[in-house]
Amino acid sequence: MDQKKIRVRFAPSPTGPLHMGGVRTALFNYLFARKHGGDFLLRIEDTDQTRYVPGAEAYITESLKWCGLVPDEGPGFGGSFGPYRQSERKAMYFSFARQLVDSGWAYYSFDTPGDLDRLRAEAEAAGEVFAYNQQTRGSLCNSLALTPGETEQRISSGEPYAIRFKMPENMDVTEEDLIRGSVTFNTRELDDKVLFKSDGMPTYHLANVVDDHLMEISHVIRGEEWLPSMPLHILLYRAFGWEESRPRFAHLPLILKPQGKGKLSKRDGDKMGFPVFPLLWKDPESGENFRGYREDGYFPEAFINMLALLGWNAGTDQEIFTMEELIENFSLERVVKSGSRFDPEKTRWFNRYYLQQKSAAELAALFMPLLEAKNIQAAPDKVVAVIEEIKDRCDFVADIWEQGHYFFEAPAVYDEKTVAKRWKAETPAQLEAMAALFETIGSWEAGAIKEQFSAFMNEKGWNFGGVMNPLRLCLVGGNLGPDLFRICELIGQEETISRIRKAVQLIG
RNA sequence: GGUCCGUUCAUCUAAGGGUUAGGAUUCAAGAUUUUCAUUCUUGCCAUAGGGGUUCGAAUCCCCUACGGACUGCCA
Repeated sequence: MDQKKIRVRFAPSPTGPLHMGGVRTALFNYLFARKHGGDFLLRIEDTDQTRYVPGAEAYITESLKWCGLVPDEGPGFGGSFGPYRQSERKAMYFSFARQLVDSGWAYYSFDTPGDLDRLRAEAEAAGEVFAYNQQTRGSLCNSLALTPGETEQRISSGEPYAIRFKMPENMDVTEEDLIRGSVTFNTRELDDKVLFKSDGMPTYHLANVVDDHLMEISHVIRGEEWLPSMPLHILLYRAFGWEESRPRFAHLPLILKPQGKGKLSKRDGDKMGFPVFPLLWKDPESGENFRGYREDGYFPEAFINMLALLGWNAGTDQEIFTMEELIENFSLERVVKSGSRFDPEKTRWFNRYYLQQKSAAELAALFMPLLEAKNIQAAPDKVVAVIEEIKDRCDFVADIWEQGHYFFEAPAVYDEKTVAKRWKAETPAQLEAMAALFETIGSWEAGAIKEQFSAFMNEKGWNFGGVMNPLRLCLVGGNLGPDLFRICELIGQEETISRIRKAVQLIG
């Protein structure tokens, strides 16, 4: 058996921003392609004109680029199997649908959406569920129930119609899913899906199968929500006579909400305080903003690493993977079958890990723009030195400010609890003495400051904690931060003294 | 309702008939830090329930329960 080239596709619909479940699907496709030296394509499934959202496709593309999942082929990425937008392939789908009608695998349906809505409503009122299937098609308005003459007449008179798949009766369709193993459906339970809509566009089912065939896709790796339509797709390949070359299927488990029931949805981010989208998304309709991992300060490598481990593992204790390591280790066999609850805490932990791996200089480059946005001028050397001191208390670049703002500006407020606990009657006098001492120090460097400080303290016989804690309060505004003398050194002699005197004055 | 898929610590997961059921996150405690955080150490915590098969079951089979997806001229 000759080995077909591995070709996989990520086929989102541009109906809104890509959410993290979609990114994970793209990631697994990408890893599978890279692992096997194959191609990763992006195909835009925009066959539903009513749901088209401007900007969604650009969002998808930008998200994939941010994540490092750059397609080998796709709109704007080149490739010889294009076009890669289904709307641009529109002209070819009808003949495929027509081919199925001619071969008896499909039929014309004249029932209007309104007719069907009514039937569904009636069935529901009767406590039943309406399905357009082998039981009901004989009594509905279609080319199976009508005479050939009537059908012909309706078509030539320009009556709109859809083309439906004629689901075979009582046939077992079994497929070896690459993740789930053998899955069997009986066609008796399946309905006659629309393949071609009355608006001249194919449905997902038709377009998907036709395009996967034409684009020579070898493996369809998609979300579990598609599992129920797998038998239809398999039958379509059979109906077209493409069974020999048809792709293999792998259905990925879903990503579930951190708490509560159901799969992760767009709104969960706002409700539970974490992004569900890779990038910030401004909804063009409502103007509403949805937060993104990028804007929330996550590194793409952390985001990808987290996503990769949501439903997959290498079979070892390794949890930190570069993209190269993911490619090397990836296999569909090691994808878990059950849905995974998303864990925002673990995601934060991954980000922390990647941040800690970066040098102070790298972080400084990322942090400088934040300082500039606050109109704070700081020497790059100082920023690097500050980050060196506080990096290990940060999970995000923005935490550098949270954890170290006092290196760049005098505290505006003093933590009340700390004041209550550390500020004693003798404190003002002691601090004033300290300010005076600091004025005499010639070499303003942590070691020297500490030496002078200690000598002075010993001479006075003061309690170290009794002075150091209030001193820290003056400089940082609270009971936190790295080594006190490093803080003194970094903020400078003049500023240190000025902050002491200011605090003494304000706190009293 | 129907069809299909699933079920190991709170969470992500390992263990593919024989392990004290392992790792990570979270949480808790101790050590370090004359502060806070970090770091380190330790700890807590799981095979949904019931039947089989077997010398032996988290692992294989059946039933139940629970969870999920789908059930559109959406994808």
